This record gives sequence, C-alpha cells and structure tokens, in this order.
Amino acid sequence: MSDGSPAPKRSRVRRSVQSSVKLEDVARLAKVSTATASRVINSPEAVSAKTRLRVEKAIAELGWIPHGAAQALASLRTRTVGALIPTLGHQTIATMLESLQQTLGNAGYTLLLGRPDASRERTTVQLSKMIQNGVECMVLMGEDHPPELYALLEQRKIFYVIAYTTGAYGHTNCIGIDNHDEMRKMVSYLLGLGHRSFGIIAANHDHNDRIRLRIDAIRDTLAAEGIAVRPQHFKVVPNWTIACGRQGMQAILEEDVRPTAVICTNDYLATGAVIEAKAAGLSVPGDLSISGFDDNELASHMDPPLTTVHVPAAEMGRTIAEHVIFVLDGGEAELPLRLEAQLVIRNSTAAPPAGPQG
Amino acid sequence: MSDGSPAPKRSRVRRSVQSSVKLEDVARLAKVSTATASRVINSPEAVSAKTRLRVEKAIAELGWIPHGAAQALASLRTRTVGALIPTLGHQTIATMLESLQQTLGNAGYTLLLGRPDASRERTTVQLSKMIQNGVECMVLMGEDHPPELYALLEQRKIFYVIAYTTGAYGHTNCIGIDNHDEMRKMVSYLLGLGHRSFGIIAANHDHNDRIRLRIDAIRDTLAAEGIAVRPQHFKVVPNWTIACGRQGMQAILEEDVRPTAVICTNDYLATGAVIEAKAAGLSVPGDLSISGFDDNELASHMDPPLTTVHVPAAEMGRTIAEHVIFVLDGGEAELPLRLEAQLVIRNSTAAPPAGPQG
DNA sequence: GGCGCCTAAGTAAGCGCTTACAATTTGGGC
DNA sequence: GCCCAAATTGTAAGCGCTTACTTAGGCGCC
Repeated sequence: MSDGSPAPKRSRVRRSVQSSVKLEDVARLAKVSTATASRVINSPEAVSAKTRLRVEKAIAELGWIPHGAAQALASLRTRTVGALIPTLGHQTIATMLESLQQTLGNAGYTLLLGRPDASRERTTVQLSKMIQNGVECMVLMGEDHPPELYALLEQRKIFYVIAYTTGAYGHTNCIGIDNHDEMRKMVSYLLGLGHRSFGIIAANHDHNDRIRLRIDAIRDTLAAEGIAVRPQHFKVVPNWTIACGRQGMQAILEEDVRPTAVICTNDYLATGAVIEAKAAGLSVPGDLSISGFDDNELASHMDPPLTTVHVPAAEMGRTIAEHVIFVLDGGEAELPLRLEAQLVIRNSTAAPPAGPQG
Repeated sequence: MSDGSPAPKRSRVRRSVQSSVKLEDVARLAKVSTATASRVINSPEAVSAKTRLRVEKAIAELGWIPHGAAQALASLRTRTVGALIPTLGHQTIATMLESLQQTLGNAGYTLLLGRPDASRERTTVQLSKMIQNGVECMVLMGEDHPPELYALLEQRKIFYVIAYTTGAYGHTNCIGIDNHDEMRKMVSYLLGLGHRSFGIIAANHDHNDRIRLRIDAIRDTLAAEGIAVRPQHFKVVPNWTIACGRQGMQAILEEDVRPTAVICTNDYLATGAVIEAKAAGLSVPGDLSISGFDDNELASHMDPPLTTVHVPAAEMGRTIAEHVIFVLDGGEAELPLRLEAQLVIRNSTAAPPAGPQG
C-alpha cells in the first residue's frame, strides 16, 4: 500500500464457468452501463423512456433474473421477513400465515418460516439463522419467548411484531385479538345461560401466553360471580388436538361431580370434547355445554355445530403484513392493534339441565 | 481512460454507518486474517486447533453472525430450497411441509415457501422469485404444472423433485405415493364388500394430477368389473373442503338413483359427505358407505370413523428432504421412490344394504 | 452565442465473504 | 544443522449488483 508501485496483477481463474446471465450482459446488449441497467430495475423514473425500453427488451431477451444475494449485499436490503411459527397443522395459524405471505409477497417481500424448537434453547438459533438470512423484520406468535430471543432482537435492532395478542405482558408492538376479553365474552354468555359449574380443557400453555390469557379470563370472569373452577375440572392436556380434547373430556367425566359447561381453549379440543361426551351418552348441549375458540372449518359442520369465538385469521395475517410493509417503508404506526373476534353462538351450548347439579 | 495517468482517488462516503460486526472484526480480534477466520467456519479442519479456538472465542465475544447474502455471493451456494405449495390449510400437506422443513433445517438448509397462483400465469413469476432467492432445488406438488414452469427449471438447470406422486405423467424425479394404486386398493375393497353402484365426490382437478389419478383408478378398477359410475353420481366440487363435501353429497342425494358407496378424493370431502348423509337421515355405513383419502386427524374420530387411505405425510416430507440433501451433496439416487400408503378400514364402509338398489 | 441548470447516463467503489494461490512455518529425516 | 514436504496462514481478487459522485448533453434565457 505505502509502496508506490502497483501490485502485479496475477490473473487468477476463479469460478471458471459463468453459468448465468448477469446484469452486465443485459447492459452490453442494451448498450448502456450496468448502472443504467440497474436503474431500470430500481428507479425506472430516473431513466429515459427510450433507454428503459431498450434495457427491458434486453432483460426479456436474455431472461435475466437478478441475483438476490448480490442485490442484498449491494443494497443492504433483503426484503425478507421472518416468522417463528410453532405449528402449521393448526388451521387458524395456517390461514393467518397464508394471508401474511400473500400480502407480503404482493409487495415484493419474501416470508421465511422458522419453527421454534419445543426445547426453547434452540429458538435463538432459529433467530440467528433468520438474521443470517437478512430478515428485516420478525413476526412472533405471542409474547412468551425466552429472554435471549428478545435480547438478540434488541441487540440487532430488528423490528418485530407480535401476532395473535394485543399484548398483556408488556409488549406494545402487537397485532391480534384480545384473548382475555374475547374469552370473557364467552364466559359471560355461558353465565347468562345459567351455568354455574364449569370445566376447562386447555392445551399445555407453559410457553403460550394466548392460552394463559384465555384461562385467566375464564377464572376472572367466573370469580366476579363468585364461582371457581374445581381443580378436578381443570384439565391441561399436552397438545391442541382432537385426541387431547377427548382425553380431557374423558378425565372430566370420570370425576364425581360433572360441570354443566366445559370451555375449551380451541376448537380441536372442543371437537374432541364433544365426541367424547357424546360417546359417554351425554347430550350436547342438553346435558353438557361445550365451547371452543378459533372457529375452524369443522366448527360449523359439527353435530352439534360448535359455539366458539371466531378469530379473524386471514385478516390478522393481512393486517400484520400491511403494518410490516408500512413500517419497513418508513412509516410510523401506533400499536397495539386489536382485531375484533366474534362470539359465534351455535348449538353446542344451551342452558344447563334443570336438576341438582352445580 | 486512454490517458495513462491514474484516475484521482475520490474518497466517497458510502454506507456511512457500519452497524454490524463483520468477519473482519472477528479476524482482527483473533489476530488472524479474514481468510483464516472464514476457514474456521467453512473448513475448520484446515485450521490449527489453537487458532480455531481463538477465532471461535472472538466470534462468541462479538456475537458475530455471518452475512448470508455475502456468503452466498462469494461461495455461490445458498443452501436454500424452494417449495411451491398450493395450500397450507390442508393438514396432510402441512404435516408434510413441517417434516420437510425440519429435516432440511437440521441439515442447515432453508426452506422457502411459495404459493402458485390459482391463475397459472403467475406461477413462473413465483419460480423466478425463488430463483432470484437462489434456490438450489425446488420441490413441486404433483406433476401438473404449466410448461413454462418446467422450461424455466430446465433452462436454469435447477434440480427439482416432485412430491406426492410416483409420476404417472412422464416424470421420474418423484417421491410420493402411487395415487392410482392406492385408490385401486380402496375400490377393490369396496367391490369386495359387494358394492356395485358408486358415487364420486372429487375436488376440482383441472390442475391436480393426484386427484385425477385417484379418479382414474376408481374408473379403471370398476371398469374391470364392468361397472361404470353414472354421470349424475360423479360430482366435481370447487374445493377440497368439508363444505364442498356436503355440497357434493347433497347433489348426489338429489338424484333419483342413489349409489351404495361414495368415494371421496380426500378426507375433508368425506367428512362433509358423511355429515350430509347423516343429515339426510341415512345411516352410514348402513345405507351408504363413504370413504376418504389422506387419513387426517379427524378421520379416526368421526362418527363413524372414516375408512380412508393413510398417506405417510411426515415420512414423505422427511424422505424428500433427505433425498434433496443427498443429491445437493453430490449423491446420485434413483427415482421415483414410492412410499406405501395404507388402506385403513374403519366404520364408514360396510356391505351395501340388501334390497333393490344398484 | 454563452452560461447556468437540469436531466440522463457513466464510472467505479464497495457490500461482507470465500478461496485460489503465495508465503511462511513446522516437522522430519539424514 | 540443513533440506524438503506438509501444514498452516496470509494476500487479495472477485461474487453480481447498487449507488455516490461525475460527466455529458439539451434547453431556455439573456
């Protein structure tokens, strides 16, 4: 460097084969510089119409596709957003994701999916991978994540939004439903029906604040009426599936006292609960009212059709995407944003049977 | 230019803020060159243990995360594979995807999801985006895609594999089930039960070879016994949902003659069909046998439990991932690979009712 | 006709990393 | 102690694109 003489230029052969058409080829064919060709892509208004046409023709002719990594490296923009999603099997989540992806995709963003490990240790590893992939934003499901996750997010100054909740645990950057309030509506409705003895079937919620909020809502709303759920009527099952719902209901029916209403934290559990109750010879809702949460496809087709809370999944995905796009575009928006869920009263709930229960 | 004097070196300020730690910082801290630091990541065996430790310590200390775009650009490797998936709402597909992603992820690959537009025009646009993102491999669902899609794949010499089929339409790079043969088993079973009059409820299959194969299997297998499905008993519904299944069954029940068995091309349709049949006062399977395909979560919990074909979705995802990893690693493998599905006989099918039907 | 301005196009310096090749060190064998 | 090969590390040239800064035209106006 300090030496004035130029370093000898060794000609090295690297990457012998240039498989693919590059911007340079386009530029050459269009008889412009690569800068101009690039501008046709990135700020077409800065190029004269004639030149632009020529370049566009060249691009079409050569079938050039920009090299994303090179673009990302040069522009320091990736137009990628990541999402950490626990499961795709849950229809409501899948719906949310689809609309999230759709909306992002239409705006030219790429969605990167990651699945946080059940063992939370590896979830920052997942985030690291996404960071490595250059995500400009993350969307998380709920607030309950290991502190290291948040630490990494903060440290890297990565913009993120939390889905599916309005943020009861201190986060304001949330777009979703108010799990507590929506569940409160359900409980109020059941109370209004005359129920005084309740059961709960909940999926494991060690790391799931949405479920926790729903459970809290049940307890809080009942407590306001001086009612508590008997411990033996509160069943926590390992997963959110139909099978677990059955298992939960079976356990409840084994108890000496039987509640008149069983609230499930999602529709799959409720479906299982209904199946099991009917299998035990009970009439739903004659003997037992059962409610769900989510309003998945099956809910309205079940026998009896399920009373549940309709979660606007597609709207949520779209709204999150729009917000992300807006903010990444430099916009400022106030959060949290609450989406309204809807109490959907169908036929799995009714007044409690007359009699000595309760 | 032609002038011999060196161009004056203008000092340009670009990208003023260097937010993030880069390999250079790691190298400096570890007192090695960036080359050595890089080698610690990419070929640790080429670095002495002492140096490696020093570099690893520096990485940890600085919290360095490699810049994926830069790696991709320099190494011309992205470790990314793309998948074009029509829908996430279908549980079997979601399961397949989850295991695909899991397996790829464990091997350090990133899965990029795309959704081919219903209007097929845009599906090469989707592919282009994936190419832009540098996918080293694509996985497609089924063989039925617009020729431009295949053309682009070939032109770019992108390795791809086709999921969910063993390739009845000329493709050999398939990993999946033999839709025709598995459905044949179902039909044989129903024939064995004594059925002679069949109905079909199928989702729209304009661009879905898997469904087409299943339908063909029904026709072929019946034809071998001299049986044909009456046109009015062959209902094509617009989608694969429970609601469509109901719609299909309703239409069938409106006909003068009623089949004794209705074959549905997936479980959601079958669920809807069962619901509608029961709603019409029919006994399933007493009056009418109904079968599905996929074996989703609900199938075994329905009333009656659904006779269906179990598709090994998770295994399929895993197998595809393993194959992709193997091939991208330079391996050679012979395809197609057939995964065995399983006829699952439950209670929605039985011998046809005695009487004048048929 | 000359000047200043605006617009369109060009030049070339990186973006952060990998890796071919060069340079240096290490370790044996005599 | 010396020589050579093997092992380790360093040097620096890109990977394909974007974009700050420069230059070249074109135009209106005095």
